[in-house]
Amino acid sequence: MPKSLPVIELSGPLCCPPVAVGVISDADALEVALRLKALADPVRIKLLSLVLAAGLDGIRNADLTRELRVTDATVSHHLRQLSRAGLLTATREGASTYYVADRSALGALVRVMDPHCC
Amino acid sequence: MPKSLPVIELSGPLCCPPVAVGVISDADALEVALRLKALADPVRIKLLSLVLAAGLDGIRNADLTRELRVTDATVSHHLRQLSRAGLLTATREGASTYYVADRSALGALVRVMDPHCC
DNA sequence: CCTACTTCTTGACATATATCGAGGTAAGTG
DNA sequence: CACTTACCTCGATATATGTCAAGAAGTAGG
Repeated sequence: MPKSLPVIELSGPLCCPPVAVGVISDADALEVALRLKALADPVRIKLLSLVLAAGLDGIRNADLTRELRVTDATVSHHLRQLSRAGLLTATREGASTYYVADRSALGALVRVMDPHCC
Repeated sequence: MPKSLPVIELSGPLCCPPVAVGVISDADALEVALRLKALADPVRIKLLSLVLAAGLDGIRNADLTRELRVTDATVSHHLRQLSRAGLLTATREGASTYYVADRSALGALVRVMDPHCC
């Protein structure tokens, strides 16, 4: 893979025409791909599902670690991927960090990929 | 990454409850993640977009290669990923292979990830 | 048969990444 | 202050993957 992917700010909202409407630009393809990559891991899918289920109260690293067969360091790593993609928001409260899912960010990504959008 | 992902048949239809409805099972998380992985690459997003735009007539490797800055071998590699995930169907006609997007497969994947599904 | 075209395969290579253990920092508790 | 809990960071390691060059294999047209 001699061609390395550029680092791009993803925490902002995704906004580009759906793939089914016309041929996507290279820049938009990259933005979409990076966000999908943040989601394309079984542990992260499970994490997102757990965070979604926790609702607006949020959920902590330790609680998530208890549900999975990985260490807290690994959970922290995955939570950072999801946060950097704008799919989660993290708010520190005392010793704990509470993670809440950003449904609108996930919704925007889903809409771009929807083949029946129009 | 000591824990390697198992190889799973993905060409069949994806069918599992949306992530927003409840906590997803480990097996379903794996299925979803593998399909997202097949999509999580800028070249593949662009390819899917081009194949979608080509409609039911399909489009050939050579035509796709002309639109991208990669070799035909790389395009072939990516087309196989997409096909193995059930997102494309390939039909050989003489010397050429025509690729057509499977909108229902893409739609099923999108529905599972939709945070506003219900 | 010879040539051209299309696709796919293989092997090599560099990069990316998922995971863990160890340890550090900060907050809360007795 | 000591102890615990929660989270993160760092370094190491094994695996995964995107890319290309080279070439094989199939098809078509003289």
